[in-house]
Amino acid sequence: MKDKPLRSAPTPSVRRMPRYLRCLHALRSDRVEWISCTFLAERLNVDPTLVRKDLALTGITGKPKVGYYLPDLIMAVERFIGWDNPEDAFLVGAGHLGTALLGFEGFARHGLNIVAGFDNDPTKVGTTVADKPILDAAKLPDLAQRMHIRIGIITVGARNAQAVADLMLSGGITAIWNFAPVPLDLPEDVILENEDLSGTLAVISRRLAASGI
Amino acid sequence: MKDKPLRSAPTPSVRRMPRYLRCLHALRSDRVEWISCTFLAERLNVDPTLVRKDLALTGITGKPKVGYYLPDLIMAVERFIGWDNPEDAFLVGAGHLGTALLGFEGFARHGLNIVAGFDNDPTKVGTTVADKPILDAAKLPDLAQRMHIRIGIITVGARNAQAVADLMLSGGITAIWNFAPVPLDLPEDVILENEDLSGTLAVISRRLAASGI
DNA sequence: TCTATATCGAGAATGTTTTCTTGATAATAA
DNA sequence: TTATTATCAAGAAAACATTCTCGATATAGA
Repeated sequence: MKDKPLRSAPTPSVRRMPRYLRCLHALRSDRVEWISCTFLAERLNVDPTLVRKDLALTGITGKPKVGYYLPDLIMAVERFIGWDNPEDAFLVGAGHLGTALLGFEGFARHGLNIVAGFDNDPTKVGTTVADKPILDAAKLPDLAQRMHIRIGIITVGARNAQAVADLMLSGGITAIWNFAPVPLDLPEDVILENEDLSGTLAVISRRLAASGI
Repeated sequence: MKDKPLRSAPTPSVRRMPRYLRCLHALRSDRVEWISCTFLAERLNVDPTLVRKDLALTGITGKPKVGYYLPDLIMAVERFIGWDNPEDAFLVGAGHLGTALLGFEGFARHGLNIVAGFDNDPTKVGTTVADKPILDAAKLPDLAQRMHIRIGIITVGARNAQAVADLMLSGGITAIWNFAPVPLDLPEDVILENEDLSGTLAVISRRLAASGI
């Protein structure tokens, strides 16, 4: 907690953090000062000890009978995730999905600042989406390098995803959030997260098939 | 495997199935007949024994030195997921995200057939998106009941998500795929999967924060 | 001040998922 | 025919994640 502030943590726990955070922000708006695991767990409909274990990962420590001091807790969670100082990102693929992400204001509260979109389509280049410029994809590597962009978001079709990923790599991008339904072939040291919709769909379908008929 | 063709399986395994399937379909286009776990694992960059265990869940059995017979394997996986016969679905929220999903042709190959979109906005109602009609949200319960729709997809903002979910429930929908960033309060027996973008984002941010600097 | 109680923290126990290991089998080639 | 090898199958082991249990502590109320 002191000398290893960012050591490995269970991925499921990390994934749960934003849910806690959302709830905590809502509570802050209500001027709540102290918050217990029990209460949080009840509100999110999960197990209290799970919440406690997760929060413990952030290094914060609470008081018996009272709980955690909300401002500290929020800061601890945000720091744990890495949302304490926002990070700029580029997005490639100004289709509907890309537009949806460019316009999603929630990202600002999630440490992510999409500064520009890119596309090949000449009719899109030069326009703006949600006040963000759509630029020619060919300019990405140079710009990414000069602006020290580390995060790239891929919202193009399956066919072009790998090419876009390569473009991003050549611009020095080190983390890729891939919405295209293809496995990308990247160097080991690149951080890659696939947003795999069909995976979720499979879970639903199977549950339906199993329970239903 | 015989008398329990649809018994519980590890969720992570289920999530991986579509990736296998995508690869298998690509191989079928290449007229491949037999496929080994080793090959599949290499192509997807995962552990061979993991692939074997996952495929074993579908109930199929392969031949040493040869592998699995591709057509049988594809059928087995599709059956396992529940994609062997397609399921109709309703989508509510014809914004950018909703439009993207309505237009995503991949769903057809994933056992999902979105038959209509719904929205409150009068300027949207009556139009079509990707050949699918956008209808008044108020008509959803009645239509869902008459068409025996079981899957509902929520792509509205956080503010309206719970109301939409309630609307779906009143129409007899039993499985909800929620893209809104709020926890929904639903009866136990409703199948709910949240597509939690901020969860993935948190994983990326943390890895960046941990590895970088 | 003293007691009762809600809550935290830490470690044990359970359950789940992944990886490892070994043995069996079928195709290929000598 | 026989040896070799690539591959599957199944069970054991390990890693990982979640849930349970219990003792400690701070607050509120008697």
